[in-house]
Amino acid sequence: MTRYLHLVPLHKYSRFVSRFHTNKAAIVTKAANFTTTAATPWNTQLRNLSKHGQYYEALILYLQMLQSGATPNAFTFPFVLKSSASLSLPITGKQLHCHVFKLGCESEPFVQTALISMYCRCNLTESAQEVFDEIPQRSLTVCYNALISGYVQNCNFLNGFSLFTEMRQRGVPFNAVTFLGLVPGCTGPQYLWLGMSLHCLNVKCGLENDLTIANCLLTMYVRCASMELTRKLFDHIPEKGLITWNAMISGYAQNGLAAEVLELYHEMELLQVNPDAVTFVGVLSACANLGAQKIGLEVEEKIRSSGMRCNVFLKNALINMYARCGNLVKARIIFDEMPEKNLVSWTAIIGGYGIHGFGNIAVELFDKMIKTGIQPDGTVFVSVLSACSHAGLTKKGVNYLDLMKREYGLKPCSEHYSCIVDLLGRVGRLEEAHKLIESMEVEPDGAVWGALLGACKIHKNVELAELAFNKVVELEPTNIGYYVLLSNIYTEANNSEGILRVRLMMRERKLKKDPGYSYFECKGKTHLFVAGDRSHPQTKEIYKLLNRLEDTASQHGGANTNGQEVINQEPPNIMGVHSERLAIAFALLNTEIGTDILVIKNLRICGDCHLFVKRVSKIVDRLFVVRDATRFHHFRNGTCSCNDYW
DNA sequence: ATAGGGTTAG
Repeated sequence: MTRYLHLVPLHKYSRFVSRFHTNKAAIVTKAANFTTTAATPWNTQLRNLSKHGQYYEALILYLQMLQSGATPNAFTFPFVLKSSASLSLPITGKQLHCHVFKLGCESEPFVQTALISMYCRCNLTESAQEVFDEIPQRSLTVCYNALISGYVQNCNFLNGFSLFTEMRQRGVPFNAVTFLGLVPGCTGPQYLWLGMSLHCLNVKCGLENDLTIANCLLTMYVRCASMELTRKLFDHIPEKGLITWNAMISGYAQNGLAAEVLELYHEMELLQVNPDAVTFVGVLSACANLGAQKIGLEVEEKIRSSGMRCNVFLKNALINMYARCGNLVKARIIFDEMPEKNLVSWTAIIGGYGIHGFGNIAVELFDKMIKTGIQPDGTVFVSVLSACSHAGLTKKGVNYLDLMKREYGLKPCSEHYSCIVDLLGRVGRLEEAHKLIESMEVEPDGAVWGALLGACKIHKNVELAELAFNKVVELEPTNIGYYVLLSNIYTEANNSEGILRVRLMMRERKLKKDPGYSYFECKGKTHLFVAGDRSHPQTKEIYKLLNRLEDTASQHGGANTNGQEVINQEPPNIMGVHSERLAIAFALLNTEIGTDILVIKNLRICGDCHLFVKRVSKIVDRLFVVRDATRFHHFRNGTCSCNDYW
């Protein structure tokens, strides 16, 4: 029996064991005192450990079992295989497979299935397939189920699906678990029709009342980006469980439908369905997208009062919510107090500082994160690069792109390049930015060319702007913002022919300027304005204040991003007074000094309003403008810390 | 006694 001893090096696990509760360790010790060589008492202990997720302990117990001279049997292996699978220990798993052979347990169906599952969970689907192929009577539904879900979880949906087809051809009965393994493989719009046919099959088999399957299908529709079908299914589920609600809420949140999230959350409250951590994560994500700090605060209070243990997911969601709503102090406190921060926590706080113009802090935190030994990924690089671009840290940003490629072997995608283009473009290195786009190893998307177009506006380069515009409308022909941007570039260049050409193009393509809106959250109520709005009860005062502001502001003059005088006036909105101006005036009328944040949506459409904001912030010392979630403007106390035109 | 499954963040 001593030959088994090198199966799992004991010292490797002892440090994990010491981290567990002492009473759990006591089970191990107690078991180690067995003098019997019979397998049964060991198996019982193994079952207890694996049932409670004590996988390391289970493996150690198995070692002790071998040491004591007991011989494992067919009942032993499923528990230990599950343990090595859960811990993703392929070497241990393979050694266990050898033991299975040595002890002649390889033809036990339960062991075979456990082996397939173990290999799949260690990302060794080929080995799993080998085990599967060795099974003579391949009629076992569970073996198929294990391998199908294994393929799906290893991102090989097509193999999983063809196994399902084989199963049906052979007449092997499938069941609910087959669906649960297969359906999550439909992870994109291209699989929607397959997912729908599985849904139909599921109804045909009379499994439609299985709540677990319904939840699974719901998530499938979310992943296929079909929120209408998701909602339709949701409405048809008669007795929804908490997971059903959570799947719907996080589905909306993941697809950016923040208003729907809050509506659903409210409905949950009315029906007195008790939310859990997963629910709150979705709701907080919606608050972050809307900049709705008030609701976020309520949610935090609710979490506290419910005595819920705040897990990492929830803490990260809170950090993200506060950071995006502009409350960096609160976000930082939560971040600092986290005993174990993960990559997402760092990304959230770095991104928070970045979008509010505190590029230096963001960069500092990023470097600290690297020192902590956390391996960065593409997303955290997006955060730090955009932080650099918002704060004008050109050199740092370029260095990070290099670091990302060289040190970490990460392939930059369009998002990274658009940050760098923005960065170079803003300081006037337009040609360099253009060359970078041409040299990209991935196809540039609209945002990349859009960043160049925006930079062309700042530096009044009409020629390059036309080039960028032609590229960008090819990629995003219906994005009105780009037409407006080019039109504004022509306006500044006094090129009336160009303006006409853009207008004509918009008319030909039947593009109408989206009614931009701005809103301001005040005393728990959201006040929404559209351009030329006169429906608000305070309309009179708002317009009066606006006139006064315009007068004072024009006396103060303005400066463009190079510090030169702005010669031309902002083009008036054809719809009337810009919605941003109305919201700003309303906010100034109704807020206390220094306490409120004004959230402006859709500045992208009439970006020229920022000149107004800039001028106003020179004469009003409490203006703090946060733009929508993707790109924020930051002006404070009259100093513009961000030259962002977009 | 033993195998296969649904919801969470940047």
